[in-house]
Amino acid sequence: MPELPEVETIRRQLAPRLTGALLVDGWAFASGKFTPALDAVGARVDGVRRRGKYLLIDLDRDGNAEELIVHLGMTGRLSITERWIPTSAAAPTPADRSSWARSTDATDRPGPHLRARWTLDDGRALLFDDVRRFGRIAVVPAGSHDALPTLAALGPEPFDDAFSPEHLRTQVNRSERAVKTQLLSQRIVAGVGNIYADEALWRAGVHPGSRRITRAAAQRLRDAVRDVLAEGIDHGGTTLRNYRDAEGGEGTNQRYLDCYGRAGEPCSRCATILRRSVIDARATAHCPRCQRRGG
DNA sequence: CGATTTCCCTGGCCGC
DNA sequence: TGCGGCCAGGGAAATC
Repeated sequence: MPELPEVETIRRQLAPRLTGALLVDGWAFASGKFTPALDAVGARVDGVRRRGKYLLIDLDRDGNAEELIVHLGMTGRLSITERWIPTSAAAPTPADRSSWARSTDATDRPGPHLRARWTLDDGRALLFDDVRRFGRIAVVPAGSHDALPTLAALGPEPFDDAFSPEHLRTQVNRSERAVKTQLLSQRIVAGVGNIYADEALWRAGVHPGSRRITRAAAQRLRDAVRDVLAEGIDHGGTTLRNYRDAEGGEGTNQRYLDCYGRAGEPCSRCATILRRSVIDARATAHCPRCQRRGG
């Protein structure tokens, strides 16, 4: 479940290794969510950026600026092989797998859920693996995000000045939706998913189901969102089940979670048992003592 | 047009 | 051991 800290970790790993590379070949799993990967072939990588949970790979195609956009969904992973052993020009075949299995370098062996591959001009390859196929790939003219409505309507980056307490308060209060739902909507602030939403609300002492927040609560919540995301980045992301960084490594932020996934356990601040609920079809944990409505 | 609901996906885990 | 049921859940399409 890559959220902003996980995507940012991957971005930092990919940027130096990908920038300047020419995408000379591609392969994609036969699904409209992944076949756009082929549209990137023939372009050169100018840089790797991030917006919210979206990875934006800047491309240059004969002077025209394009973007290769990758959303990792729930289980998406990106990695770079040190070398690619093409035994087939198209889909990975059993012969390919056999070849990878003989390799002594684990990075040369994609998993069984490869969804896209870009071969680089120096023989390496960028691989996109996604067990559950919630991920998505698109190639568009630079800045043209009409085909990705959530990206097109994305709120400010959490560390941008535009993500102010007043912005958060007025946006939350103009809707009747629960504050947690709105944090997850990507429209008020970009990049927050279920893990960091629960963590931020717990830290700020805001009930996840609140429909209205005060100025004081908005100030605390704005700061908490920034803090939990910054700490998540510092810890290389949260690995609970599937998340791995671009080098196959696990993050360590799961060691520092106070709220997410801890329903039934005592609150680390007041020892009250954290409560489980479902908000907008998302599993939610909160402390009934620290997080009061209207807080 | 904004809000709400449905659908997409598979692996791990649990109980019988 | 085998298997049905359930859970994880972000984003886009469909529907209200």
